[in-house]
Formats: sequence, structure tokens, C-alpha cells
Amino acid sequence: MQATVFSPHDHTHCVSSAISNAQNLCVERGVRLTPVRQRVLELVWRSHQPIGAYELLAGLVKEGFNSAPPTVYRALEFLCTQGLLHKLEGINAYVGCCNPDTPHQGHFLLCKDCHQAQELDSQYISLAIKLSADQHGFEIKRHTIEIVGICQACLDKPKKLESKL
Amino acid sequence: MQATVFSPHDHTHCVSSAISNAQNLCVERGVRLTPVRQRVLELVWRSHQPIGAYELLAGLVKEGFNSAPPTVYRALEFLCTQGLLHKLEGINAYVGCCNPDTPHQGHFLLCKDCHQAQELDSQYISLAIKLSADQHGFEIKRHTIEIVGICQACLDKPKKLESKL
DNA sequence: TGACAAATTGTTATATTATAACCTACTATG
DNA sequence: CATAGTAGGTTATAATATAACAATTTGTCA
Repeated sequence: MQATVFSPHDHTHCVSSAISNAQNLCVERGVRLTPVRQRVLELVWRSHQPIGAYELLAGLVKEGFNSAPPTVYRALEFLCTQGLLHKLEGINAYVGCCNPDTPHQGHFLLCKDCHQAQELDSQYISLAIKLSADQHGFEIKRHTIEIVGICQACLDKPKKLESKL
Repeated sequence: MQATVFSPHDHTHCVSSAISNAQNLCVERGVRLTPVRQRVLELVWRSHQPIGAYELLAGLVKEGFNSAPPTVYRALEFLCTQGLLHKLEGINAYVGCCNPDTPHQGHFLLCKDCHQAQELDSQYISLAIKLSADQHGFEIKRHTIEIVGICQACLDKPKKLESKL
């Protein structure tokens, strides 16, 4: 099976490579990855799970940024617009995008147990959606695909201790 | 093209048939479609668009129900659990389900212009999602599919007046 | 350089969405 | 009618998000 967020990996590397990739992209696009924006991006990537706006805010404040909610929401809006993050609508949380170079809408598997989010890259899903929309003469602007369930790692885990209590 | 919410139709009939269908279903299932629950269901169906919890609350209060937010959220939870409504996560709003007899997850086209929601019934989307999840050994509990864009009716409409101003 | 325009962030206040906790009233059943 | 379970009422507050305006920084170009 391919590597996923559900399997162990060097997350520090994920973070640093995501940041440097973002820096390059922003230079190419002539937009500014300001300190606040970069810090938010790092905080999202550093989290091993989707993370909410107010948790990010707490992170910023802890690091000396003099921030309030609008600061975070603006940074999140910028980062989502640039395709560097995706928002998970079902849980009001944000995750880093693994492939921001080619802008796209995210499709996600969300584990109810470990709370990790795995971004999918399925041509079939995109195609099926396109077909359905076309049948209705509907012009797609964006879409949200969030699949909630239990990931393989959690399915394989031994049952919780509570069963022994 | 098939009839959709985007095309004109007798909405009064939609409402009354949805309610009587719901009444039958609840009897069959041995659950109670109480006055508050039925009223919320009617208000959702009567709206020509997805409708939010607080707007529903206002409707209840206007009709003499002595209600507060928990009342509405409880009714919505019941109705969603029974498959009588779907929640649109992207806009925190609710729509009636056209086929509550066979429980399912909704797939929606949401028009940015007229704000109507069309529920899809695409085997392809369901299949594509199932395939992707299976590839990752992921067990699906539920999913959210929301496609935002412009519906055919709105695409066909003459351009807005503002272009003449 | 200096001055202006545009973009970004700070700041305060508030809107919107949702739930916790506890109490009361109703409903079905024996 | 006693009572257990379900539903709704009530108050308070949590969690999420934005409006509006001021201050600051950045880029540009005369």
C-alpha cells in the first residue's frame, strides 16, 4: 500500500518541505508569504491533524504575534486561495495541501478515530462529479468531498482497553 | 432534461407529500414526528432554498412555538438521523431529502446565484468514492459531497441589469 | 528621497452557529 | 396511577466567523 498520513513518516520533513515549496510558489506568483501567513502555514503542517482557526490563533499568540481572530482568518483565506491549504467544511478545520503547484479541490478521507485527514487524488471522483454536473447543465466553481470513517491503521489497531475493563 | 429544483414546479405539492411521506415513515419506524419536528420539516420544505437553523427558529417562534436554539437543533438532528433532511456543511443549512425511504448520503449541486440545492443520485459518484476508500483500506461511515457553481437556469438567464446601469 | 497608493495587519466589537446543563412535561406501558 | 423513557423548555455559554475602521508596512515612481 502507498504511504499515507495514516502511516508513520518523518513529519518534520513534511513541514519544512511544504514551507519551502510555498515560499517558491509565492515568489513565482508574485504574492507575499508574510510572517503571519508563513507561521499559520507552519502551524497547520506541524499539527498531525486538521486544525481549527482558534487553535491556530492560540499558537500565534504563544509565539508573540499580537493577533486576533481576523488575523488568522485572513491568513487562512490567503493560504486557501493560493491552494496551500484546504478547509474541511465538515469540521471547520484546515490541512496542508500536498500538491499546491497544480491548483485543485481537495478530496479527503477523515478518520473518526485518529482524526487524521488523507487527501485523495482520484480521477474517478473528479470525473463522476463532472459527469453529474454536465447532465444537469451545471457549471462547477468548486466542490467539497469529505469521506468520514475509520482508516486502515485504526481498523488494524487492537480493540480499546475499555473492552478489558 | 429531467425536472429539478432549478426548474419551475408545484412546490406546495412537494411540501405536503414530503410531510405525509415523513409521517408514514415515522410510524413504520416507531419514532415520533412530534409537532415541533413536523413544523421544522415543513419550514425546511417550504423554503425554496436551503435554510439555516436560526431562520427556522424564527419561523417556529413566529408560529407561537416557545422555542430556543436547542429546540431547533434537536429537531434537525432527529430529522437528519431519520434521513428526512440533509445538512449542507458548506453553508450550514438544511434541505429536505427527496427519497428518505432508502437512507443515503446526499450529493448536491448548489447554485451560487439562485441558492437552490439539487440533490443528485449518481451511482458513479458513490462508486468512485467507494473505490478510493477501498484502495486505502478505509471504512466509510458517511460522506459529504457538495458541488458549488451555477445552475443551468441561471446560466440561461439574461445578464443582470447592472450591466445596463 | 519623499510622497502616495495599495496591501497587510491591528483593534474593537459583534454576528453567526452550536451545545452544555439542568429542569419540566409529556407518553407509553404495565 | 406509577414510573421509566423521551421530548421539549430555559438559561447560559462555547465555538466559529466577520464587519468596520485605524495603523502600519510595502512597492512604486515622480
